[in-house]
Amino acid sequence: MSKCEQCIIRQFNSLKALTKDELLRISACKTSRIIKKGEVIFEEGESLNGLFCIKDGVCKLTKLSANGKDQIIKLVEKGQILGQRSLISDERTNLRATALNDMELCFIPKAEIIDDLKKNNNFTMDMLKEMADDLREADDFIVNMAQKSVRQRLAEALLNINENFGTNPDGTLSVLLSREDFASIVGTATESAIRVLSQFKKEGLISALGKHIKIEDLEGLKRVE
Amino acid sequence: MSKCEQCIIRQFNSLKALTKDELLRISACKTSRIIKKGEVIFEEGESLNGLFCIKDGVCKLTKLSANGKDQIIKLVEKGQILGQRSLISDERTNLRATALNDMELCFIPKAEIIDDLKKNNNFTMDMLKEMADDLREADDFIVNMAQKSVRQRLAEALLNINENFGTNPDGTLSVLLSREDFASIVGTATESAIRVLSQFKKEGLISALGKHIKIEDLEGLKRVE
DNA sequence: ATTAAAATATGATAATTGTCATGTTTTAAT
DNA sequence: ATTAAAACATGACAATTATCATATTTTAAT
Repeated sequence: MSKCEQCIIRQFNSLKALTKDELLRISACKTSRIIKKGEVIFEEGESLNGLFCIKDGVCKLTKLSANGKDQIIKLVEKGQILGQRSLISDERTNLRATALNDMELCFIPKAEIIDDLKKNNNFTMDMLKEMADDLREADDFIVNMAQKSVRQRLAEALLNINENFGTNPDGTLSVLLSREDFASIVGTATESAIRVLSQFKKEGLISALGKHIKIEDLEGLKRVE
Repeated sequence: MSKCEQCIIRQFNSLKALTKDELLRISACKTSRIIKKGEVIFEEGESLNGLFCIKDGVCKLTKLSANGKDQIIKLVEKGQILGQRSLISDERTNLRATALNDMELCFIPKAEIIDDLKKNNNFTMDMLKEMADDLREADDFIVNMAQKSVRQRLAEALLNINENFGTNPDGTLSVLLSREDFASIVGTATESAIRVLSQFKKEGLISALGKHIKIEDLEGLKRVE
């Protein structure tokens, strides 16, 4: 199995703060997992017993609401870590993680990470910083949800996906989402999401061939009211 | 000026993880501030240069949305800390803090706290835990905003305030909020918040004399659809 | 105590969004 | 290649929520 020390992925998350020795220990106890598109990585309410480091692929973090609909809280991609919150709070997960495409994950057992958190303050501080960033993002998300129309929220969702996950060579968004997923990001009915996307298409803001969506007028999308 | 070491407030937040020596140092450099009801403690986008520890009173954390309306993200009370997120990210604040009643605050300069974070891992871990909890709360908030009706959100807001901030001897909620504040918590128009509260009153779920609101039927409020 | 300003209340109406029905297209399994 | 299932699309209508207008009550300043 490959060594964490040589893994480029590590540079993009808190694990970069670990020392060589710590990385060697983690390499020795980590396990690797392949997850197929659509598969659930962990369920809401599950005990994780460790962290996942995403080596490849993208997944969605969702929470089931009382009315039975899933809400997408966040999309997480290659280089990022899953399960920090439950690890730190020592609680079951509050979200479900589902693969949006085929994924490769490394699993690091809880005991090792906790040990590092206690001994390596740089690591703890780095994780604290990441969590502080997540919290700011969550604040922004709350305001968007509370104060903007479905049309505005969907425009923002497209812009965010474009900004954070980039595009394929043909200009289409690299993350493929169903209309239901879009609805689940902006918190609306699937039909409403479909209607707004169709409208964006008519207005020339985007083009769409099935799930392959391309932003045609970035500035126009930003101006959506 | 009173000593942090003897301050009971400290028991309720991360500062409890500090050592006696650290507390003495903080006592020596902290300043105290009295804030009147309605006054702004800090603005969105301000540089804080430290932490506030709330000795008494309650404040709201709001974020201005693009449409010009304020969204209340969180209510924070006696015993809690303000400014952790911007301290840790070393960024300007993303929220404005406004006193909801007369408050007493202690201000601890950034340099002291950063020093403690670097040296005392228990303190860092404790702060990390608090932030992880905040993040879970934010996730729940997002789902509520995205998936529930104004009526449901307002019912939940009342239940949360009742649970987290308690009641006066006469049974009224101890935190006094204007109808506009309620609207700003659930993300709706002030008129809508007023209408729903009037409806709750008619249905006997609450009674209200101006801002003094009393939950009359807790179970009923929980059942609101 | 008086008075202006702010907060609360309610009606009327418009705009947004959800739900249900139904048809078409795409996808995936055999 | 065929076919069943899932995803996408759109119309019709209902429900929810926002906006505007206006009145009343409460609050705070003089």
